[in-house]
Amino acid sequence: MNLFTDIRALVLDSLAALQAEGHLPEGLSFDNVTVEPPRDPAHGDMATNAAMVLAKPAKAKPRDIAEALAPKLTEDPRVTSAEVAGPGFLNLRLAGDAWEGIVAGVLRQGAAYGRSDMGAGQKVNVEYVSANPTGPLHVGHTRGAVFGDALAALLDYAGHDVTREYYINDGGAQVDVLARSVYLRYLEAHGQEVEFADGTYPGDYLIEVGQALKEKVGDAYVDQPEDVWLEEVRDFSTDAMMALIREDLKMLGVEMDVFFSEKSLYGTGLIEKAIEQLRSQGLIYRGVLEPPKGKQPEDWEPREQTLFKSTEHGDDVDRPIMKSDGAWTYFAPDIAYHYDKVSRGFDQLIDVFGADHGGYVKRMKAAVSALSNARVPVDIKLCQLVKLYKNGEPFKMSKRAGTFITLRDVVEQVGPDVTRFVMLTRKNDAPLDFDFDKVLEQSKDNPVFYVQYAHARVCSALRRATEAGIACDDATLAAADLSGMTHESELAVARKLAEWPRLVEIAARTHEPHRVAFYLYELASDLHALYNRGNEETQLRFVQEDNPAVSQSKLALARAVAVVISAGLGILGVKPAEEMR
RNA sequence: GCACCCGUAGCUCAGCUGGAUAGAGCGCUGCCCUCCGAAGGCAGAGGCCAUAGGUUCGAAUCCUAUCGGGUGCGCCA
Repeated sequence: MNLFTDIRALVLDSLAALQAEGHLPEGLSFDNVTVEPPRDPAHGDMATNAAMVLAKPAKAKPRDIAEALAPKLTEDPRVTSAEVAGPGFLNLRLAGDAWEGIVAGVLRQGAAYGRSDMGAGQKVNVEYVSANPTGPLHVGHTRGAVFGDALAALLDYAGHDVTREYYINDGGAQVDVLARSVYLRYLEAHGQEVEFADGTYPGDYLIEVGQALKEKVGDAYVDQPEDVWLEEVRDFSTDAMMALIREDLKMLGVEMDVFFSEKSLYGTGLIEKAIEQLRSQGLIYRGVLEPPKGKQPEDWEPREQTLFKSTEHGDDVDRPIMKSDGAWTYFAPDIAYHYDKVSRGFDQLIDVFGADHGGYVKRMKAAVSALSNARVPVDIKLCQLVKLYKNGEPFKMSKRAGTFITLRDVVEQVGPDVTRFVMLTRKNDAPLDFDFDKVLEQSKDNPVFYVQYAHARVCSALRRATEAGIACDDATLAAADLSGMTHESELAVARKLAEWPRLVEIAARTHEPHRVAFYLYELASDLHALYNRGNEETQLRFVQEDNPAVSQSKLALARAVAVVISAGLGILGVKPAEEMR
């Protein structure tokens, strides 16, 4: 149910009628015709730009088209007036029962109100977090985790078939470093004095892994050369780290559908197969890269290497896929991994990376473009840094000083709901300030609280109504007589509710879940305004104990707000509050 | 040097496939609790949408250039 698409359909029908009557030429494209909420409510309920976008192709004046279109639209009982305004806008006013229908529809459909079928038949893969399995998740990962998870939920809500996926980087040199670090902790567990040289991970979180290794293998690896233990310690350690990471994700409420191991690509011919696919298109060659201008690495010397001709698919320079020792670069397994995703039949890929991987975007897009013959689009969303604050003071992180903030630290201090909501109150490509004190503050400048408060207020009103003996289950409220819903504050809320399905589609199309968070704030604001209006104009109050019928009609609107807030928070992965404490 | 992201109120930020008089919170000024939860609400002040061109009936939005900030740039992932 989407009032905007309904009315847009009406506009298109009316335009077609004008064509049939010869008022408009045939063969016009209506793609750019929109129906949207006007900026100023005084302009009406909806506005269409039809006359303006069609003026040029139809070789007519916008106002003439608008004046021909207006009477067609008012023939429909839903449209009470259509006025030409400004340069050629057509402002529409809708019959009051349009809003009544929205409220009743929300109550009947519950969380399903706002669901869209725009993604029907679309298989989408969302890859996020994908942190190296070398330690616990930190705040930066947290943002990517929340963003990816909300985006996945949003796309699901918009009708896509979504797979949530984590790529485990367990095939590179960093897991050897992990293994050596765990080995040191293992020796320590056997009572040896050890020293953590540069290029090892000194974190305390490996102590128990070293001890666990000791329990598993006893002293079998003590004073043994690396080639005896490296492989097994590596597997043991990455398994332990992934178990840790899964726990972290669980605390945040993130659940993946697929964990894909980089290591599984080695020795199975998958990398070779992907590269062969590129080679067959003439995109693999031996060559020498130019040094980057202006940067001047000290030890630069021209070197022949195996390159992927990514410039054929929009990259700036070709990229090496093999090191001089014959091993693959990190890029090669990534190519194979994305080839695998393409092979699994996804219609669309989304990668969520940290902003420090910005330089990686073009080559990845080039690879997917080549591997899928440009069939599968890949959108790479970069999440900017999170700046931590405590009491307004910047909070510096240092691994050495032990002030390193992990996902676990954040969730334990402020809870998963606050963490998730706050992480989504900023666009993904804008830096985010996270103040441990402010996010827990109970005031209107804390959007988490503000939205939760609106929901709790409605719950509170429903509780009071129930105590007063007024029936207020959803079925009863959906059947309430809403003809008294005429106050501007009430209509503002109803109009905002009508925007929800439209907002879902915009947010899903642009891959921007933060829009949901901002919408919920606005909806909450409209509800608070209406509620306070009831202080002076008592006929607007949600609960009027001497008048059950009126109470039910007021509660219907309030409850509809709670339903949409609940659905929106559901997308963000936040639990709505029944009461504030 | 090149690529990508960003530049909107004093501060932190929204702004729909280009739409009407550019919005919100904080801060500032003044109001509203014998009144459904004041943890709220109402009203006011505050803007050259970085700058200069261009496209268009129409530009914060698209294009080009410049300035300013961030990120990255061959055998690390």
